[in-house]
Amino acid sequence: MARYNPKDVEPKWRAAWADADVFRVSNDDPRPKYYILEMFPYPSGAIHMGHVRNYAMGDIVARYRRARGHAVLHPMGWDAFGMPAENAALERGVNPKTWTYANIASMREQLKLLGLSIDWSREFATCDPEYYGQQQKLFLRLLKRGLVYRKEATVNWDPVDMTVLANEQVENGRGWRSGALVEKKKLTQWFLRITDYADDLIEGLATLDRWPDKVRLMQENWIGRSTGLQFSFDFAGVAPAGFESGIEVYTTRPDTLFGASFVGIAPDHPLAEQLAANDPKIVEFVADCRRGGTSEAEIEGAEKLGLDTGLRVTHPFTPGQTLPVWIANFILMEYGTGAIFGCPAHDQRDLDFARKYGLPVTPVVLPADGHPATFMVGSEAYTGPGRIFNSGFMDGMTIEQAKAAAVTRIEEAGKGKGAVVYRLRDWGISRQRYWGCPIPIIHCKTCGTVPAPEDQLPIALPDDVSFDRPGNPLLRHPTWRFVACPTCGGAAERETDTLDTFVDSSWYFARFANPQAAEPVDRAAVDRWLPVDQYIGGVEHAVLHLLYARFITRALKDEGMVSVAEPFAGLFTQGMVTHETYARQSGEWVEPSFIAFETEGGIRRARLTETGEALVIGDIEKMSKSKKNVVAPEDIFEQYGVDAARLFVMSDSPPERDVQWTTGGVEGAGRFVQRVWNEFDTEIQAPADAVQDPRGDELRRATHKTIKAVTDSIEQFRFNSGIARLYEFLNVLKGFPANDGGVAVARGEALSALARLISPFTPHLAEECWVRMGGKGMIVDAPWPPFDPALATDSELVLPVQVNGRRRGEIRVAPGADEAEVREKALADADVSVHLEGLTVRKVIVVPGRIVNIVVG
RNA sequence: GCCCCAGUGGCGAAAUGGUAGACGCGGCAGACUCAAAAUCUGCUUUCUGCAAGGAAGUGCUGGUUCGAGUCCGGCCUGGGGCACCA
Repeated sequence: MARYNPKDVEPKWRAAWADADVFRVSNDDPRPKYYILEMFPYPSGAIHMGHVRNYAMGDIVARYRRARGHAVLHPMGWDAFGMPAENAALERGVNPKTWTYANIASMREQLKLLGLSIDWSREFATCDPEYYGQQQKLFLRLLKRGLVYRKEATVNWDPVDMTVLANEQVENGRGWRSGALVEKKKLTQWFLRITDYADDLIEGLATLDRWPDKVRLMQENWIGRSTGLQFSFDFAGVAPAGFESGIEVYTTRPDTLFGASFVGIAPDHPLAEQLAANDPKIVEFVADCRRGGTSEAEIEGAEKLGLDTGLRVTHPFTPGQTLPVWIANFILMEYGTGAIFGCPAHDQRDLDFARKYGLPVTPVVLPADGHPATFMVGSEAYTGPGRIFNSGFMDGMTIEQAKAAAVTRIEEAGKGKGAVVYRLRDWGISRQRYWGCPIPIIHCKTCGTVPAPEDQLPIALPDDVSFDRPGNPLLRHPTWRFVACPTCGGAAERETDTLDTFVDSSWYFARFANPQAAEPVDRAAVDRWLPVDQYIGGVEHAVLHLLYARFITRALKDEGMVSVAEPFAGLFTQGMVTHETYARQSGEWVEPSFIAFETEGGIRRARLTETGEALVIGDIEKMSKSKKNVVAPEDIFEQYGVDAARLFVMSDSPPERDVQWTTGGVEGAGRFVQRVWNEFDTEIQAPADAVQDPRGDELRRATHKTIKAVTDSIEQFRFNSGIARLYEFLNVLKGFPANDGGVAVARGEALSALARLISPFTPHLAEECWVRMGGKGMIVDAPWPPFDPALATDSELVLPVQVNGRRRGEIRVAPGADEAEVREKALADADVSVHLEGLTVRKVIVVPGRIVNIVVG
């Protein structure tokens, strides 16, 4: 029996698919469309096991949909702008463009090894001028729509990458890419009005029924909609210049207004800044506040700091009462109005502050559970439900009633109104970097900021740049910056900031519909393909890419460029590939390929192959170069074949969960490949004159059950279960050997089904098996096997029989047996009746096709 | 602190409220072999029993149900998200 050799077979089929161009899909294809997309990769230069899992998952779906008769759009591209290219330039002196395209070339070859059913004719990179030129056009359209604006703002500055970051790109006070502590800096920046779409983005979440709840929840929390009251406190006495209308505050608890004991403003509030001009104490205090870091630990332990400005405001409901105005370090200028009223009894931060500075604490919500009206707050603010008291006209109301009453009263007095506030901020898109899409704007001393004319696009990046100094080389370029103003013709300068790379990935899925279009998106093509039916990627983009893409798609819709508001109808977030870690006694990490394993008395040990030094087997963690717990996909392909690697990363865990890479596991997948192949061995044949016998029926039932189960598994993204069914089926098949003429026909059907069922998972193997069994054409063009529901059940059911919920015996019945018959059989069963002796049968529950439970007492 | 998710054999895991542990890994035993590798066959939750069988068992603890890994309440542990957001 010949062995299956993936090293010969796999390249052969990849070449055959490419030669026949089977995965190219036309926009005119009349079949129902299916758009499957995996998040496109950053071209780092090498693929890793995470890519293998991500793209194998998409490929399973793509190949399955093809077989089901869909016109499948399954494209690939490169998210090619970004910092690493500039870092390479800095460290190795290579040009970012050269570096990036070289990486793309090598990664393309590696990805092609995976045998993915991708339409490579649609490939593009976001750093192609043809792509970013269209993006510049798109930017200008959004500018015209009023969705782009420029303002000076306090921004997150990453001192290592020397650029600005959006709020979404700051994690625990650190840059998402560099890990550097983010600083606050005032800069003039370009912004996109994502907040205009805040409500719409929340409402849209409800329509995304094929998105994980987790991601929808994360987006909802990120947008952070809250309803409350925005109003002004009037100054008691003379108001500071410019603040004649008082201090504007925002609150979600207008019901606690009678418990207010101070008004607080942020250290960078305009009023604080104005007061500081004449008061060195305030200058010093504000500086103190800034000193506190932004890291998690520092915020956690930060003490409440405050300074009384000496100013007083009047309470809106009790005119005689005044409240002091404090500057407080825990108030954020970025949220609401940058000013609050403090109600210490019902807000923990206000309480901590009040206790420290001796401000009054007046409870106004009486807990519902029978507290006396003398209820007082100690060191813990009361935030639970109850009735309002100590509150004049609101006394006796519920919290909800009081909120409404307070809002009405303030609105009637013309002091403010009910307001909705979001945690979401506008998206800062300026980056002080070279390797990104140039912002198509020209700054003219006479005309101000002027959009670049469309016919001058693309505004291409210059290639002749130097990275001998930190900072943005576009700023230092001798000629690139200097242009004539498109309006007045005078001397002007280009904007040297480039767009955040998340802009690049916010519309690429629409470009795939027609990557050659003269407009950013080809409306007809996009209407043909969007929305993406199934999107697959990592959960780390839950509030980054996935929120931005939803926003941009809405903006494009309003601009009349696309028809859909939601770009991704279905989303699947896949788990990571993990691996054990190994370290020397010294703590130095060791690569798995240098290690020999042994098992002694059930304990696994690891040693350095070369020296025999004992190693420590550490935690199972995400594969990463820093921990050296990586296996190179190419080495695995070489050793076990691509199909085995694909099969293993899909088989061992549910796709949304992490999978642990193990050598044993991939060996098992390799064995499966070999065993499948053996079943298709043409050298072992049944004699031609063999006579059919009824055992074939049993095999046919197993075949149809397997088709049903595997189909369901793929539809429901339960690839691990589907693969388990295939293993099981193979075990069944071994009971009906090839040289047994009595089952030859049923076996032929079984093999035909098996080859097609494995084709999404192990496509090369499937093709080779298809040839061996004499299949017509290539299996990629073969239809998905249908199943006969009548055959997808057992010919005889084995029903367990319980007595009082304990399994006591089993009976055999025909699938459609009526209840009376089942009941009778169950009661008559010898194993069961032993347990019924001397007891009264009170009830017999028959669950058809499932179980019988006899209740006795 | 708030919100969300998950806890099942030695390990990865499977189970529309209906036989818990499918399938794979590992382990043990056997076949083949001079031997090893590869391959094949069987066993492999725990306790008890010669066996047939019996009992216990899905983090802990109550409950709903004829029946709970699955549903509900409380707790414990682990993971993720947000976090001085008014």
